[in-house]
Amino acid sequence: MQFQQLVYFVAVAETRHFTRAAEREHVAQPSLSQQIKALERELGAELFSRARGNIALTDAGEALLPLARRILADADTARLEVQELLQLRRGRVRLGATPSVCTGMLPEVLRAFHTAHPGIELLIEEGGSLDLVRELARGVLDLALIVLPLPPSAPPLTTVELLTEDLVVVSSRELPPPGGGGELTIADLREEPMVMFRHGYDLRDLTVGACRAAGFEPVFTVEGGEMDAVLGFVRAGLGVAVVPEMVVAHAGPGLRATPLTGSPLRRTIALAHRTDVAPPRAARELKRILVG
Amino acid sequence: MQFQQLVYFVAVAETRHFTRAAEREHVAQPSLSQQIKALERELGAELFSRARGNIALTDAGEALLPLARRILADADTARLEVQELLQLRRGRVRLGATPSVCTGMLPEVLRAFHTAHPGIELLIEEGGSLDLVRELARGVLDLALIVLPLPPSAPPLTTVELLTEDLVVVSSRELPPPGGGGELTIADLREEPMVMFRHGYDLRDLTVGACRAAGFEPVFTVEGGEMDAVLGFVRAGLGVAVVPEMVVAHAGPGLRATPLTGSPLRRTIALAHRTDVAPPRAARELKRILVG
DNA sequence: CCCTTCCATAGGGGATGCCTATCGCGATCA
DNA sequence: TGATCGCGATAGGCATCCCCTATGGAAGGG
Repeated sequence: MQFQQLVYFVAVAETRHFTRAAEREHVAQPSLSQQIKALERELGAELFSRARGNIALTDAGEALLPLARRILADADTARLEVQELLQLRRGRVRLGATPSVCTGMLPEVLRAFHTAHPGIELLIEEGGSLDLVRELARGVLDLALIVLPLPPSAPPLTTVELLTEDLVVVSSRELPPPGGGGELTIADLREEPMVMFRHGYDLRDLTVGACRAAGFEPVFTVEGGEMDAVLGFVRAGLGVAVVPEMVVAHAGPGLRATPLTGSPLRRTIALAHRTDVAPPRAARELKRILVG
Repeated sequence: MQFQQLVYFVAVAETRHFTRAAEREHVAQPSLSQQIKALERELGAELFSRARGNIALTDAGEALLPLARRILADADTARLEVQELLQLRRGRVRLGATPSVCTGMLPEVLRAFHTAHPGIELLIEEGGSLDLVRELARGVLDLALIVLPLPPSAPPLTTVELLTEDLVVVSSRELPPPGGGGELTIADLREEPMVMFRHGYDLRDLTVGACRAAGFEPVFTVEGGEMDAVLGFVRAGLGVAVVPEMVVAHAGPGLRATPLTGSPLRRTIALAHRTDVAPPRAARELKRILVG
């Protein structure tokens, strides 16, 4: 059974005429006759009763017609759906991002993407960089905005560096600035009780690692919150925190950002996806917007 | 798009493995690879992400898979349905028959046919021979048991003579036999008031024609009924009627059948179908049982 | 570092689809 | 009744396609 044969069969069934069906399908009449005959041979039954001037479906033809129509319609649908995916009229991107990116650069980028491709569904997964890498590997995410460097346990990922953020110490404007108002180094944080993110945030590992490298263990007054909660605790004067500079700009009043001098803390945000599977078309387009 | 390509596509999607899919489809691996590639070329999109040891569907592949499955299932269904028609496991016969045949030979034949092919729907159209011929021509009936000879207006029909019935004069046992108990000829009916069928019954034309040939116009006490009604009127003594011998045997008590001597009236029952269109398989089978 | 696994590519041979030309058969009409 | 027309079937040639075997090439595993 061939698609072409079904097309010809439906054409003859609808025109009740071999010659006119051949014209409609832009094919020579003998070709069409042959294909109908081949189909009849394969099915083992005549499909048309060829009475002179009155081509009619046999019962086998009647049985085949609705199925043939549905098969051809499904084939058209398949072609159409794939085209819509290609043309980004439909589709889905599952994007992971760290909280700071979500509140920082992402809204504007997603707005631009959605305007360009309103048919594409955008699913954002907010989480710590390590979680996101794991979810990329599991195939739950198409793309993720993660923090470099990748952990050693990371699967083969293709990464593109997007930006490097300086980390600053954020504190409440209600309290005196940390370090007494002068320059601030990591070592100065030894004296400052801190508000710390939950496990999974790369900022936690980064900060704790920097403190230990400076020779002390940081002291937490509160720990375990997400980004917004941590900033709220800082604003309430529970302690200081180390966050990306970009976050403070969006965090509203009541907070003070103090840069770190000496060996500045920074982190690099990169766009990552699995190396072994090409991301879907829509994800590639989002990557193009993010990187370009 | 080819059925074969969809088969291969589904096989790869299910095995996640080109080589094993090729084995499953009993085809060389390069052939399968080529067909998948051809399908991808036609659709303009990759269907699989060919990561080493981890073949996965792309989004285009995901979109295609359910449609491909349905298309292949429909194709199987089409083949199956046609086979069931061929094997008489399903189907329909629209059979026309005159009332006398319906009450006479038909029940036994239909019982045998239904036992042999319980999946075949039997639609019986009871009517006068002329009506049946018209309905054959219109394609409303597949087969009909009609009375020969065919009228001149008949379309091209293929007929097979089944049996020749003698016509008898039926009368009420409550009354003296027509013709005074001796032999009975058509001419004797000149004195007998008759009960006559409605127009359309070939028996009407046959009887009236015979009377006229004998030189008189028959007199009707009642006219217009179907077979059962006519027999009822005769039983009630309203007159005599000319009916097939076979009918009297099934008509119950109270009736007397008197054969016609001299030039006996008879009629020939034949099975007819259109010459220009082959009857459906199930109808041909019923014909085989009727004729054989 | 070699070997295995697995998909892609190359090239040849048989099958298949489409073409033009022609036949056969009813129907129509003079 | 014979010529013509309409329409589907058949015949034969040509291009294409599909499948085959052989081989390439890249990614893991021992």
